[in-house]
Amino acid sequence: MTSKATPMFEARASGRSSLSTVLGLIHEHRAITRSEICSFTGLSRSTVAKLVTTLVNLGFASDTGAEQLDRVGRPSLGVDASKEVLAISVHPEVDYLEVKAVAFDGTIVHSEKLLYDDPIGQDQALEDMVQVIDSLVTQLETSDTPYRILGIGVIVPGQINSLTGIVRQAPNLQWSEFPIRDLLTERLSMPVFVANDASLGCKAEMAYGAAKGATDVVYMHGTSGIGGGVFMNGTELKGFRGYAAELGHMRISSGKELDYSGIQGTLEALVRRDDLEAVLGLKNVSDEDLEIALLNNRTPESTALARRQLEALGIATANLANIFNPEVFVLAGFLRFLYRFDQNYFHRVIKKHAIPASLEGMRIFVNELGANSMAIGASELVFQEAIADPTKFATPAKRNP
Amino acid sequence: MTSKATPMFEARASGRSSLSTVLGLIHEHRAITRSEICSFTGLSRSTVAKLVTTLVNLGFASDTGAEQLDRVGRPSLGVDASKEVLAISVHPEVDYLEVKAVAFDGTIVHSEKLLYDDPIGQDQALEDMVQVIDSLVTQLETSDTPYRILGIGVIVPGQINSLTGIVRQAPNLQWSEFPIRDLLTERLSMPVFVANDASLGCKAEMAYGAAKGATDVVYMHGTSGIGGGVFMNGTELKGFRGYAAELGHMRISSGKELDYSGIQGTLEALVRRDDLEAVLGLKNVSDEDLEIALLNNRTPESTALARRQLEALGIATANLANIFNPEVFVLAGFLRFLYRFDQNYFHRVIKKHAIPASLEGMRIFVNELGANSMAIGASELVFQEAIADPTKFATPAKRNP
DNA sequence: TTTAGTTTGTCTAGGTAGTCTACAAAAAAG
DNA sequence: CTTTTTTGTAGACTACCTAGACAAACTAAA
Repeated sequence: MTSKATPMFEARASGRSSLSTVLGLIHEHRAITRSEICSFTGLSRSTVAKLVTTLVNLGFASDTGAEQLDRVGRPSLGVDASKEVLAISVHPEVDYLEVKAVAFDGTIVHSEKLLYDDPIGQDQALEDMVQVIDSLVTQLETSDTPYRILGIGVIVPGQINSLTGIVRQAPNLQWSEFPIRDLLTERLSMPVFVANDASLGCKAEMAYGAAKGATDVVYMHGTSGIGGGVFMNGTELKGFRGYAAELGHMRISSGKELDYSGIQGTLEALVRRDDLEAVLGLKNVSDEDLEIALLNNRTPESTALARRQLEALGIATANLANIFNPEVFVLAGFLRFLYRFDQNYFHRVIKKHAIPASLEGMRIFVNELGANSMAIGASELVFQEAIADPTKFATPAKRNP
Repeated sequence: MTSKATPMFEARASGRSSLSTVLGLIHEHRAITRSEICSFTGLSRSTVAKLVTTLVNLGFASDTGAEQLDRVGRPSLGVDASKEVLAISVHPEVDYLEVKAVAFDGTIVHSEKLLYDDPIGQDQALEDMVQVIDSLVTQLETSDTPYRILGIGVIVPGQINSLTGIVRQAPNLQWSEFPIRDLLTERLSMPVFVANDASLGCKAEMAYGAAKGATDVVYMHGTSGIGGGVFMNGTELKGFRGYAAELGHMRISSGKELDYSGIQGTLEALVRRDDLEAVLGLKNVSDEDLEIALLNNRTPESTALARRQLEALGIATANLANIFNPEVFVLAGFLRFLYRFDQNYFHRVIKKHAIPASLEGMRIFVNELGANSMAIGASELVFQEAIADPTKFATPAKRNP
């Protein structure tokens, strides 16, 4: 314990710098006035002026003229989030690869989807990702708008070690021990960030969707399995290695049903999209079609099944309410319309199994953001990094002066 | 959204000031050298010198001479945490009221226990607390050592709203909707902080016990019920209203056993201290006696029961491992010797019910801190507040000059 | 014993990031 | 056209920290 070690933590300017705070506000609001920044941050007008000009110089924001009328006093100058600063989101799934480009002001600049007939392995997936991103990058960089790509956000439907960026296990994709972050960083020579799909969905819903403004959120996402994302006090629950929030594997029953990991009586074993499809005589239909079928063609069998699933989901939700005491609970994927099938019943189950105090003030929502939710979450992954240290992501030399 | 609102967050000096950081280090290490502070914080020697002298002037630390020899170079000056700065911990339970005084360097300066024959109500408990603390305060303030009491930390075995300081429900004590923080603050005219017992036990174990150095910790404490404390990424899991970490009420079985809240198949309903006492033919014995009896007088019945309880505890632990991916899992109270009864079996159950990734690197410990653990946690509650803003807790006018 | 090397304390100058004050500018209201 | 309100801007100032020079206190080797 002698001298000259690397400091355990940054003592000075610990937490965020003011530059970060202001850039974060601009990003969150997309458009904001200088005086609003003053009141939000408590910074003085002089400081805000200085910070905004440096952010404009760094290319993250643009100064707009004085807007908003009908109020006494000199109108405040506006600041807009840049439309030219981009993050690229990549979403590999069993039967497709989706790539989008999201601007710093939240607009989706580009979107493409590569469909697969047969599942491809992780090596082929890497090749495809590299190729699609590479061509997208050149396309964007040679366009009329002087786009600036800050990095890549990868949406992975599986467990990710947040420190190493290695995909530990992605059952759908049949990936395992796949060091995707480092491989992509090397091939693309660009900052790459990787996160779990449900965690990104939660992040997006908190930033711009159903859980906007909430700090304590539990999010559950039903696709084939059930993924979870949890944010407590505004920060993501990652755990020691980053595998936290595996909510689907919670055991809630003594039953012998197995989930895909071979564990008995878990939420994932009891609440299954396949079973819902089967009881309706469907197979491999889209969420939209399944929702319509479930909600409109109610049979005794489908009702019984949906109720059984809702009971399991309700018990899990009650457990999570006791464990996390969240402000908002978000249901996404097929859980969204399972909930809508009979939300009163769902609420009754929760009430039966949770401590009253845990439920006080807790609100349950379905996800609001649609198809772009995860892409927005992935872009946040990149943008938050830039916001944390704006000077590090300064504009490179302008091309074609 | 017009101007002059109170700022959403402090933009400047966001996070901790360096003064806090250094004071935190001194408190954590009890004794530390200036050069160690430099290497831990990354601050320059000049800055550390200034900060330490202000902390000494504020009365939180004392300068000691150069110590430690047998190393090359000029020996660094030592700094000791004050032995005169105190926090008082108060622990009301069914049959006793325990009050301790903990110094800033961790030593227990005073300890007393008031025993009750019959459970007293919340109003009488308040009176007793006020009286005991008042006389302790005058006793300490008239002693030879110039003690300085920073505040009171109350250990409550029940649910607490962390914002309002109201005890929502404390089933053992039969308290409910008891605004203990404000009542005590008013009567004692001193800062009062209130927290759940298990949360404080966890805090203490993380600071100085089994979970020292870990940032992601799940703690379970078995008394009559089962309480929980969770810290993720170094900060406490509080949830929206502060009721989070009610781990005992997690439903893990379809059985019909009821816990004391009338909920079926929960951990608390399946793992009961009463049942362990009963199977050994005991009643109302101390933890020490129960531990000896359980571990040394193994009968087929007690083994079967302990195994059943260990299975339930293991399933709950597996769930919590999947949910939190903790680094350290701490078992306290009677769970400590339930675990010791057959820890191999416990590990097997966990392995069966958790995802392998969640368990990687996870360590399971029993609590290390003994009878003083919660008092230390309660003192941390007070001290952390002082550490966050040392100037606010400056020495008042010295008495008897 | 002397000398060199190492590590720390202290002092001074300087930088950075913010504040505070004064004043000008731009709007609404009279 | 003046007053009131609110904002932008510029300059002086402050708190907090760093960097570098130098002295002090130790070990180790000559």
